[in-house]
Amino acid sequence: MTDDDAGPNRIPFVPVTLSDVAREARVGESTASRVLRNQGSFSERTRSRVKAAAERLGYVPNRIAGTLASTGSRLIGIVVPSFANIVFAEVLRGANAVLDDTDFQSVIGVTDYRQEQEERLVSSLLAWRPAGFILAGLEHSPAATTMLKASGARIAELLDIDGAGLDIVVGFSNEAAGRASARHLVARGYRRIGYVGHDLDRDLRAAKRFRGFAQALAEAGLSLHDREVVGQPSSVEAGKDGLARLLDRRSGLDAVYFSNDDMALGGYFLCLARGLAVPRDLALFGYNGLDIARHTPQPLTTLRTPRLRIGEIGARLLVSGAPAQVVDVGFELVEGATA
Amino acid sequence: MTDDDAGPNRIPFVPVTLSDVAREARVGESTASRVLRNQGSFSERTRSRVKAAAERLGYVPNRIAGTLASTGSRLIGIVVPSFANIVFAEVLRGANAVLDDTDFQSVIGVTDYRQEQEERLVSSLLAWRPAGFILAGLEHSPAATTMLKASGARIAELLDIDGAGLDIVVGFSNEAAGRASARHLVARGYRRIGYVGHDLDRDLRAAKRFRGFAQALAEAGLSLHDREVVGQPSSVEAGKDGLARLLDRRSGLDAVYFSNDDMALGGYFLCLARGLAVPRDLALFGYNGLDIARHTPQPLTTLRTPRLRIGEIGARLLVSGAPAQVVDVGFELVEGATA
DNA sequence: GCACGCATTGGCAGCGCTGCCAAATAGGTT
DNA sequence: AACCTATTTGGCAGCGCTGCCAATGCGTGC
Repeated sequence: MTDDDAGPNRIPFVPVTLSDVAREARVGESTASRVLRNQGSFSERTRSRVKAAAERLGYVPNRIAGTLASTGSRLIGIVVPSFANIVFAEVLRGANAVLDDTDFQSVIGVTDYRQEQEERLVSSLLAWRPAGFILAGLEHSPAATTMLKASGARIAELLDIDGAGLDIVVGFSNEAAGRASARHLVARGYRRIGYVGHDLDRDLRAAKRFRGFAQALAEAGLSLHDREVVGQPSSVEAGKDGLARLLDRRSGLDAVYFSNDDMALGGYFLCLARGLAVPRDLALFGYNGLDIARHTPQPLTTLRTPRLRIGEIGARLLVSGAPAQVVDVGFELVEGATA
Repeated sequence: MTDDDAGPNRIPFVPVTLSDVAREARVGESTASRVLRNQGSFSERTRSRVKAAAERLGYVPNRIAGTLASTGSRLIGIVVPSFANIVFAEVLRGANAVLDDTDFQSVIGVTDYRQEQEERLVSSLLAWRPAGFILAGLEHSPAATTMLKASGARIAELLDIDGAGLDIVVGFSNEAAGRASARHLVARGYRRIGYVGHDLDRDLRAAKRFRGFAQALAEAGLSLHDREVVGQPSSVEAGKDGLARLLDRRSGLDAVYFSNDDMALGGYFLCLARGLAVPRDLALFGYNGLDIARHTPQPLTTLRTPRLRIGEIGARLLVSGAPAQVVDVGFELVEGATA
């Protein structure tokens, strides 16, 4: 009388196999297979019989078996640092849009910005024998690099081109992005420039931007007035607190460069709360064109990167068997009202 | 002399199989298999030899073959409307955190809030014979429902409990969330209340919140003063524009309920830009505890839901083989400074 | 010394599908 | 009618692994 012990009531699952379909359609297995994959030749009469039989039985092809039997898989392993960061969300969206139009499927893993986690993910995704990998950035652990190279899978590394790639690389120069930001501030006449950043050990691309930024300042004969780096992931709160500490410590700042728009937004809110006029009292410069930052009372001055396109291009090159290459998609400086 | 015609130079990929490992370790295949899965019994001597052989050869078990040979797969199909929405990103993060500690792997699909896309995804994920599915909400197309039921997979539907679930349901009542929001505004003395919402045909949970909101107003003897529903996905811009239209059309509003925090933030920025004092001139109420909205000069009054926990609980129940059940995780009204 | 139980091991038949090849059929041609 | 080619079809061996079962070895108790 007890039937509530393990899961809901459900009809015992009886899988329908290709041979069931073949029998139902009164054809051989391989014929049924050819029809269902629409490959090779078969008569119209056969086609309709097999299709009808498959329909009638509710046949769902088993990709596991299919992949095992054929040589290459139709899986793409995707490894990103985070879902929450809009950058990766959009890259994923772009990649997915492309993969949706093919018969590739993506298997996704999230590293939380930890390289050892990336390594774990690569090795466990490898167990599915993916045809390709999509990764963020160019920096991977030696073990991960070795595994990737040995896997025979194609690899697309996205969002950064400052360094050596393994195969396909799609992105832009983070160092150049940092330099462009510094040059903008300098051209606008700012001289006492600070930096508020996050966790540069983890976010290596942010570190590259900072390097480029500092370098361009030096080229202009300036140096960073002060910096405040919080040891946590980027967030609005971290930006707010970081700027607060910077302002409390150092006077005379006329502009601040933030490691990204989340941080910059926090800074902007702090200015609003403290009654500082932006950009007269303090100019703010962000990075990455966060949607929200375009609609604040004063749109944020920032640098926008074509994240969606990066995902699209990466995925397309990967599945189309294009040769190894580096694609620089560039970036765009957005002149808002804050710098 | 041409070797740059198809992808990077790479050693021809020679996969290492279990039988290679077995031969190298001078044991039988099944013994090697038992050691590598740490299952069944074997001597310490055998263990170390097999491990060493696997290590030496760089063996990566083939999950495709393993899954085919054993009965059940270790895959979980996850289908969410969007990556960009922080809600789903956090649910995913929670689910992934749990799955990472098991040997389940997730295969993710994104519907873009389109039910027909959900159906396509369910059917193509089914080809991987997943052990479980994680879905957003309770509303699915009839075909998708049929497929899911017939698949034999466990199913977790997240983020909503207003309706009938298929198996495991983890979330909260969106209608109750709407009611709680209305009661708060009424208790605070607001009487001329408006609504600014997005694409309710697509976002069915937002529609449920609106229903609950309107219902609670009615119970208090009030009715909605006016509403503005934009026919697009939620965004800061949509909230800003929506509120602008509402204000330009209707005077005397004292509070506005937004379909979520993105929208509300847009509304807040509009008030800042127009010099409206919040909440004196206009009170604002959001939904979903967007991180950013806690750090605006005035924190947004909103309703927070435990998204991470929802993902965690859903995944945990799914993989632990728990019986079908509904888990109400509730929500929390966050009294900010805007209502 | 022999039977018994337990731990350990290897052989082998599939899992459901695809790829290869040979067989069967169809459609002309002389 | 015999012959040839092109199309269509079915049989069957794997893909790499797991699950089952039988075989082996070893320590115990009588």
